[in-house]
This record gives sequence, structure tokens and C-alpha cells, in this order.
Amino acid sequence: MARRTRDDWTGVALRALAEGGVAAVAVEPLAARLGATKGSAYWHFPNREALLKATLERWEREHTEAVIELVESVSEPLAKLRLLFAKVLENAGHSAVELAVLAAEDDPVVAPVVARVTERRIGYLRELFVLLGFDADVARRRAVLAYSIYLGQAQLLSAAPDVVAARRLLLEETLAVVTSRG
Amino acid sequence: MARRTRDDWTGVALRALAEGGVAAVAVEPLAARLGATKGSAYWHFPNREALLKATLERWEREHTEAVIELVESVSEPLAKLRLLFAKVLENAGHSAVELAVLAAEDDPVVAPVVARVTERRIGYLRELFVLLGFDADVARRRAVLAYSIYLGQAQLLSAAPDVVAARRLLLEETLAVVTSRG
DNA sequence: CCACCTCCGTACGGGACCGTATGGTCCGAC
DNA sequence: GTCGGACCATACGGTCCCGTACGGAGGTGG
Repeated sequence: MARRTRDDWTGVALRALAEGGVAAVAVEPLAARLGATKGSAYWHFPNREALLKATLERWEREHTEAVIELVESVSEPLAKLRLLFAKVLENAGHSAVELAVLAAEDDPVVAPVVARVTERRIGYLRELFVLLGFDADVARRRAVLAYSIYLGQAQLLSAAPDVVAARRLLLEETLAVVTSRG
Repeated sequence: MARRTRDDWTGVALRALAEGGVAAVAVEPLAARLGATKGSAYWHFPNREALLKATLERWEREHTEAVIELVESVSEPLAKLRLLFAKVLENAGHSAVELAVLAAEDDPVVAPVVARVTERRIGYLRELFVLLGFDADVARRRAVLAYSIYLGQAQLLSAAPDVVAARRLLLEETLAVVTSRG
């Protein structure tokens, strides 16, 4: 049987994370998925916590920045916002890891990652609202609002998909509301 | 040592749920909290799942309706909305159970409870927006938006409290945005 | 071809939790 | 006062996961 790398482990851990949450990032089940044994895991990582940490950091690195890069591919600020929200409403599987991570925010390994990602995203949104012509402090609050909606929608999408069935209309309503003046 | 009732068990389970999530609703730890043994638990409930189910149903019964009743104590629709959002931003501990339940929405025991609570709350919000003069379909979308913000704020409040530090301003911005006219 | 390092399999002990079996205690009914 | 049922403690076996110890396979440099 072939050798495994660190990335093999964090890769399968990411899939497990999406499906079963932080608790599913467990050495023995993951070893089974990989067709390996714990021996490999404890070679690449000192313990389960280190594996989880590496997995979360990989997610933070790849996933968060990927979305921002995608959004930056268009130039008009409003179009960026639209693309951003469309991305969430698109598919629930997309934000499965997202929700799993958020759900375990009290875990000492997870907390700092969540804090960094949150800060990064709201900061980016703030820039967008400044570009849309809002004052700095208003922009900050709109950013928090927009991100709250993002999180809430993701939750609703997986908890009660029928509620967010009329996606196109909901998307436009979201944009209109969040960019409304005075 | 005194006898325990079903409510003693669901009571301590609710506390555990708020602190450690669904996974913390475990028979043996709860027995320790109660100063009892598993014997008592397996007398009142056939298994752990039944205990969890009873706990969630108690939460659904008491908590969700309690908030709606509180909100109904004022008459003006906008004031109701304000009170509703103020309740979340008030304290994070208040919505700890909320987040714990949401986090485990893929659990077969949890899912139907979440579905019912979601439906109930969005329905109530829809009524509020109708009272505020919105058309039925717009009201429904505003309700979904408002509930998304509610969920997102709760999440942010426990994940990154500093982000939602300016509560008063954020509350007013939320209200203004969510009730803005086309 | 051998010494060595990397990577992994195997085997073990331990902890947390589930669920069952069984016997004991308390308390009201009669 | 004893009998039956409600309630609980104790003790046990089973599962799943963690982490450690150790030896063996495979490639690589000398």
C-alpha cells in the first residue's frame, strides 16, 4: 500500500469534517477511510488535536481566500456582493465545513480560526460597503449585518431548505435591503 | 437521597446542552451532576435518545413560546421587532442552547425540532411584517432575512463578541435595514 | 550489501459512554 | 404488617476512540 502524506490526512479530515463535524475528525475512522492504520497518523501528527488544527488551518487558507479571489474577479462592488451571496445560496454542501466549524466554536482549537476568518471576512465586506459610498462606521455595521445574513442563510439552507426556496428573489431582496440608504 | 423526576433529568440536560452541545447530553455525566446513577435515568427514559428528545421538546415548548409571549406584551409592530432583536443581542448565554441545537441539525432527533421551531418563528415574523404594511410575499422574504440576521448575530455574539460590540447602533441599523421600503 | 532513516502495521492498555441485569429500599394500599 | 410497585444503586459486558510501544518493510547513501 502507498505511503500517505500530511495532506492526505488533512484532505480526508476535511471531508469528514463536512459530514460529521469536528467530532468526526477522529484518527481511527479516518485511518479506515484512507486504508491505513493509526500508525501513519501518529507519525505525521503528534496527536489528534494537531491533526484537527492542521485541517482547520488548511480550510482557512484554501477556502476563505478562494471565495474572496472569486469575488474579486468582477469589478463592480454591487456585483461582488451579489456574487458573494449567490455563492452561499448555491449549494448547502459548499458551506457544510463552514457550519461544522462554526458549530464547534467553543473548542479551543477551533476558536482562534473562527476569530481570524470572521475578522477577515467582515473586513472585506466593510471595504465593499465603503466602495458603495457608505461612511466608514456605517459600512462596518452593514458589513456585520451582511455577514450575519450570510451565516444565517447558510444555517437555514441546511436546516430548513424549503424556507429559502425562492432563492433568486431572496437574493435580490437581500441586496436591496443591505444596501438601502437612510 | 431524594427521588428524581423526569423534569429533573431534562432540566440538568438543558444546562449540559447549553454548555457542551448535544454530545454533552450523556447519561453518565448527567447522573453525576444529579448525584444519582444511571439506574435512575434508565428508569425514566428507555435510552439516551429518548432523554435527548424529551429535553429538546421541553426547550421547544418553553423557550420558543416564551420569547413570542414576551414580544406580544408590547403592541406596536416595530417595537415588537426591536424587542425581539434586543433579546438576542442582550446576552450570549441566552442563546447558548439555541446554537447547540442548531449545530446538531443533522442529528435525526434534532432535525424535526429545528424544522418546527424555524417554521414557527419565521411565520411569526411574517405576521409582523404584514402588520408593518408589507405585501404577503415581501413580508415572507423579510421574515426570512430577519431570522437569518437573528441566527447570524447569535453566532457572531458567541464566536467574535468584539465584532458586535456596538450593540445599540447595530440594533437600530438592523431595524432600519430590515424595514426599508423598496 | 549493509546501515540507516522514513513510514507504517500490529498489539496493547486506558478512558468515556452505552445499555442490561439484578437486587434492594421506600411507601402507600388493604 | 405484608405486599406490590415505583424508584434507584451496583456491577457488568460491549463499543469506540485515544495514545504508546515496538518491530518490520522499503528506499537511499556510503
